[in-house]
Amino acid sequence: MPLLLLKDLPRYECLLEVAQQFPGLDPSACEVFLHLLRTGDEAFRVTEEHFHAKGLSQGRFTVLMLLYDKTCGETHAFTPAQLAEMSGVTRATMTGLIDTLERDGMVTRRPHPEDRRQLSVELTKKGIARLDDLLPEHFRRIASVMSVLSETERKTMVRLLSKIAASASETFPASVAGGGA
Amino acid sequence: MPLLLLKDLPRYECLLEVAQQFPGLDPSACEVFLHLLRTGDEAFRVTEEHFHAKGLSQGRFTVLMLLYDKTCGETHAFTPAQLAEMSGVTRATMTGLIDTLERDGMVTRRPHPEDRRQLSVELTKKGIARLDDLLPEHFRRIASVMSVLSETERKTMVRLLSKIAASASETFPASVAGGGA
DNA sequence: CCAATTAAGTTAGGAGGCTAACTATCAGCC
DNA sequence: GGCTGATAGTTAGCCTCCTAACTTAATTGG
Repeated sequence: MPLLLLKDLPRYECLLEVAQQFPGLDPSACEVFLHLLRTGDEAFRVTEEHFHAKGLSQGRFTVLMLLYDKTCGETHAFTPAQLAEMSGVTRATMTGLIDTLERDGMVTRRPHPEDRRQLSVELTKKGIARLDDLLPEHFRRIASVMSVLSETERKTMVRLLSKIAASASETFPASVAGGGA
Repeated sequence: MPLLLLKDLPRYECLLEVAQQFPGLDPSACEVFLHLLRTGDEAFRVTEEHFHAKGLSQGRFTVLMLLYDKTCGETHAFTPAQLAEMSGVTRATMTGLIDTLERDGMVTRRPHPEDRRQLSVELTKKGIARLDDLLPEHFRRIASVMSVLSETERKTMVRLLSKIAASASETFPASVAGGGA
């Protein structure tokens, strides 16, 4: 659980109170912001706890999913740099993720036939089996958490979340890794 | 930036495709879920980058804010255990946060007069000054990111986010640290 | 009144992020 | 054909979070 958040969000009345001391404070904006962080953290926790129980983490899961292509019955092969780019982490971080995954037998590093600088990362049978074991419950959890929203509410959420994400990445572009959306 | 996420979210059509392989996969639920994680991460990044520029982190900022009470003109005093409980981190993590904050002169540890097991953590003048320096821009960033939403949209967001958070913490209660609504 | 339990805080060790620096390889260009 | 620069991957060091074990102090109960 990566985010550290106030367990009990500031009450709205409290925000209004503080707003008197800080002219720049927009109470309803802060309220949305805090709820967004808190709910994002809760959602993250729901899947992360499941990953952890299966010996994975969000990062390792993302790597496995990138290599996984159920529809083709095949597995993709990517270089560490490609995986890092698609995952949104640095190449150094990807080295660590692949180290752990390879140690646990989920993926293999194979040399690239033409460019000896590059490696090809591929899922092993064990990695595929781990995903097949994990995914049903993973999707069940997501469906369960979101079951409280109607289809209309889901559309609304996606629309508003997209507006916020676009606003954030345009107004405050990520310093290094791409924040394009 | 704690969360690792796909840089480019899976397209909705792609989700529909995969859904054929996984009967339990609810495409619109996954779509909301992915957008929620992604937008939460973007929002987190916007303030975290600012904290970092001011020599703080989300965790240390939360501690300072818990000790800060602008309206009273006073600072609160809490024990590390209270701060950990309010922040939603373990006592061990709080020890580390207070270590760093004390090293940087933002807070002080003082012995509790009656119970020698306990400590009292208080803001220093320097800590207050750091917050006074940081908060205007902090609130400006939040207001700026949320400026793309109308007041009606903000109310909608808070309502829907609350539903999701409640659903998550009820259906999948946090394993150790409290997940109370 | 002293042993056992509980509680507060710290320490030790692990995982996963990051940046910066390093090594090996490839590509370009006189 | 051998510099020069760019690219792929790794390594080293730092930070923040975690769990588990430990130390010290307070409480409880025979």
